[in-house]
Amino acid sequence: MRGRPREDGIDGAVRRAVKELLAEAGYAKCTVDAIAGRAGVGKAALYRRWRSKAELVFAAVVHDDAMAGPADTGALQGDVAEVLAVIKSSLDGPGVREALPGLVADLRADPNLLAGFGERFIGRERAYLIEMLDRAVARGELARRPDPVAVHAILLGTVHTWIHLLGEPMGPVRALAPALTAAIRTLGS
Amino acid sequence: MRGRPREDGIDGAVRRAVKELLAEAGYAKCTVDAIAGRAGVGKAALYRRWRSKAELVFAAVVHDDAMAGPADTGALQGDVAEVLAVIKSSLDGPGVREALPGLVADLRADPNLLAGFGERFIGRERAYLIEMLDRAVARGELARRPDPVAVHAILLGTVHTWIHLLGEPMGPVRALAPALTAAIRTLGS
Amino acid sequence: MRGRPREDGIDGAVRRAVKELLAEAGYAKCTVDAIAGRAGVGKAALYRRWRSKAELVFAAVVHDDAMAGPADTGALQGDVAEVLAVIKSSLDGPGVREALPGLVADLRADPNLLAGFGERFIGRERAYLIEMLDRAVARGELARRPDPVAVHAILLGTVHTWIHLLGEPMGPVRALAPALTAAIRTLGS
Amino acid sequence: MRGRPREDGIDGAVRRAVKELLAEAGYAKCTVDAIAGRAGVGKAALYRRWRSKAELVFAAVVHDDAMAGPADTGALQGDVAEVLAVIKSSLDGPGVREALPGLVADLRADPNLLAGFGERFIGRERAYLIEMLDRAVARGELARRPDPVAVHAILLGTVHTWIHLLGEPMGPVRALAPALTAAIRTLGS
DNA sequence: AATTAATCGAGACGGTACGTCATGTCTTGAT
DNA sequence: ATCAAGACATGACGTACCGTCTCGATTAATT
Repeated sequence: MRGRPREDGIDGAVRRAVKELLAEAGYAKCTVDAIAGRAGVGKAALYRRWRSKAELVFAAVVHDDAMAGPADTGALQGDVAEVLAVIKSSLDGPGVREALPGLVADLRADPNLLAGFGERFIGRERAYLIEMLDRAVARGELARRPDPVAVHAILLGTVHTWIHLLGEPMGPVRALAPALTAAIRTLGS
Repeated sequence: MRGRPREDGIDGAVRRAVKELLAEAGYAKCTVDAIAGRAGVGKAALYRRWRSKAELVFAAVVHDDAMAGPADTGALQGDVAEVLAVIKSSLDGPGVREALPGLVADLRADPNLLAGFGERFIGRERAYLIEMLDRAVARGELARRPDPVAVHAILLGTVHTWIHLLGEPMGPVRALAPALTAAIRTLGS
Repeated sequence: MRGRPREDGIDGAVRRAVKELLAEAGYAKCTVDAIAGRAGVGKAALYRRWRSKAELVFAAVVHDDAMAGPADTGALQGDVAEVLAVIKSSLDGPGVREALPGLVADLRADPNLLAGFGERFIGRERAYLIEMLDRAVARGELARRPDPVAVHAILLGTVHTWIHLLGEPMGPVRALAPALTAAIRTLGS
Repeated sequence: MRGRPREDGIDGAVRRAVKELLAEAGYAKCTVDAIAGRAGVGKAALYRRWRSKAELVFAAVVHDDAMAGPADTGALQGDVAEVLAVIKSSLDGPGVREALPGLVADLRADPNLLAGFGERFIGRERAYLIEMLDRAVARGELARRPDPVAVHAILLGTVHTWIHLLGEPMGPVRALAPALTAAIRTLGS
C-alpha cells in the first residue's frame, strides 16, 4: 500500500505565496504561518516537504529553470555578457532580492542546507563557467584555463555584492562585460 | 548630577565574548543573553552602548583600524593589491567569517542599520577607492575616472563572495590584483 | 449493489489495541494514529465505525454486559450491593481506570457525545435504579420513591469519585451497601 | 543582585482571564494564547509561573480561600450540611464547572500535577472531614470514627458526580444532608 | 465472466494548540 | 547615572493531534 499521494498543486502554491510575501513584506515578515495561510495549506504539509523555513524559502526562490544551459556566442566577451545576465536574473528576481541575505545567513547555521546550496546553485554555475572557459581556450582567446573559482568569484561577486551589499541600483549588466572579460583574460594569460 | 560613570572593561569583555561565541556556535547561537552571560554583564549595559544585536556584533567584529587610510604605492596595480588586502582582512578576521552573513541579513531588515552601515563601512571604503582612482588619473594610468560603484563592486565583491558565498579557501589576495586592475583599466579607458 | 462487507476482525483488534495503549501510556498518549497502527488498521476504518476518538475509546472500554439487568435479591440492601458491584465493575475494569477521566472531559466538549453517553450509559443505569426503588416501595421498605437522580448521584458518585478522584485503592464495595442503603431510606421516608 | 521581581498583578489578571474564558467558551477554547492575550501578558510570563496549561488552569480554578476552615454547628447533620455547601461551591463556581473534567483528565497524565492536587485539594478537605468526624465521636453521635476516605467519597462523590457526570441541575445541597448523615452514622456505628 | 460498489491499509491534508526561544524594554536594589 | 540580574510583551518556530480525504488494491453481490 502506498497511501495518498502528495497533492500536486501544493508546491506551486507555496512557491507563489513565498515570493509574494517576500516581495510585499521582506524576509522577516515572511512567516511560516503566513506562507501556509496564503497558500491555503496546513503547516504540516510544509514541514512534510521541507525540513525548515530556510529550506522552504530556498526551494521557492532558487528556481530550477535558472542557468538553463550555456549560451555559446562565439566570443569570450559575448559569453561573459550572457553569464552576467543569467547571474543577475537569478539574484534579482522577484523575492530573491529580499530573501537572499537571510537565506545566506541561514546557510551557515545548517550544514545540510549549505551542501544543497553548493551543489544545486554554485556547482551548476561553476560547470557552466568551466564550459565557457574551455571554449575560449579552444578558440585561442585564452592561453590556458584560469582557476574557475577565481572567475566565479569575479563574475558572481561583482553582481551579488552590487545588488545585496552596496544597496545601489545596478545598471545594465552588459556594461560590465568588457571589464570583467579583461580580468579573465589576464588570469588566463 | 552626572551619576556613576560607565565602567571601562565592559566593551572589551563584550567583544571577547562575542568573538568566542561566534567561533564556538555561529551567529544564530550567539544570543544576546549568551553574550551578556559570557561577558558577566547585564543586558541593559549592552543596549545602553549599542542599539541592537547587529550593531553590537558589528562593533565587536569589525576592527576600526581596518580602513586606516589609503596607501599610495605609486602605481594602480600596487594600490589595488593594497586595497584587496585591506578588504580581505576586514572580511576574514576571527568572528567576521561566521558573523557577516547574519549581519548582512539583519541590515536588510532595518533601514536605520543599513544607513549606518553604509556610511561607516561602505562610504569610507568608497572614499578610499575614489582617492585611489583619482591618483591613477593624475598619474595618467587612466584616461578618466571610472564609476566608483562599479569598481567597488568588483573589488569588494570578488573577495566577499569568494569568502562567504563560494565557501572555498581563498589563496593570497595579491594574485587577483593584476586581473582586477585590468578590469579597472578597461572601465577607465 | 452492496459492495465489500466490513471485515470481522477489526472491532476486536481495535478494542485490544485501545486497552493495551491505555494501560501502557494513558489516555493522552493513546492517539488515534497509535491505535490504528497497533491494530494494523487504517484510520478510515476506525472513523467508519465510530464518529470520534471518544466514541471509539468508550466502545472499547465499556463492556455492554455491564448493566445486564436488574438483579432482585428480595431486599433493598441486597439490591444496593448488587448495583454497587455492577457500577464498580464498569468503572474499574482494565483500561477504564485510565480512560474515564479523559472520556468525561471529551464529553463536555461535544454535546452530541454527551447526549449519546447520557442515553446509553446514564439512562440505562437510571432505569435500573428506578426498578430497584419501585420494588422497595412495593415491598414496603420505602414509604415513597425518592428522587432517582439523587440516588444515582449517591451510588455512582461514591464509587466513581473514590476510584477516579481520590486516587486511593477501593476495598470491597459491599462494605458500603449498609451506609448507602441508610441514605436511600432517609430519602424515601 | 536579585533581578527584577515578578510583577504583582499578573497572577490575578491571569486567574481572572482563565475564569472568564472558561465561562465563555469552555475548557477546549480556553487556549494559552487566549489567556495571555486576555490578561495582557506574554506567554513567557505564564510558563515562568506554571509548567503547563494544566497547572495554570488548576491554579486559577482551585481557589485557596475555599475550605477556609471547619465550621462547628454543634451537630453532625449541621456539619455535614456545611461541608456539602463548601464542596459544592468549590466544584460549581464560575469556570470550575467547565474546567474540572478537563483538569481531572490532565491529572492522570502528569504525576506532579496529581501530587499537587492531592495535597492541596483532597488533603485539605480530608483533614476537614476528620475534624468533623472526631467532633461527632466526642459528642457521642458516633460510636467510632468511620474511614475518612469512605466518608470523603460519599460526600464529595455525590456532589461531584451530580454536577459533572449526570449533567442535571442540582437543587439545594442541604436537602442531601439528612441522607448522607444517615450513611455516615451507619459507617460509624 | 464482467461490472459495480463498499471496503481495506497507508498516509497526506487543513486546522489548531502547545511549549520553546530570541529580541529589545523595563524594573529592582546596590554602587 | 550606572551596574548585574532577571522579568516583561511580542511574535516566530517546529511538533503533535484530530477528523477528513484520496489513492490503488481487494472482495463480494449483482448483472
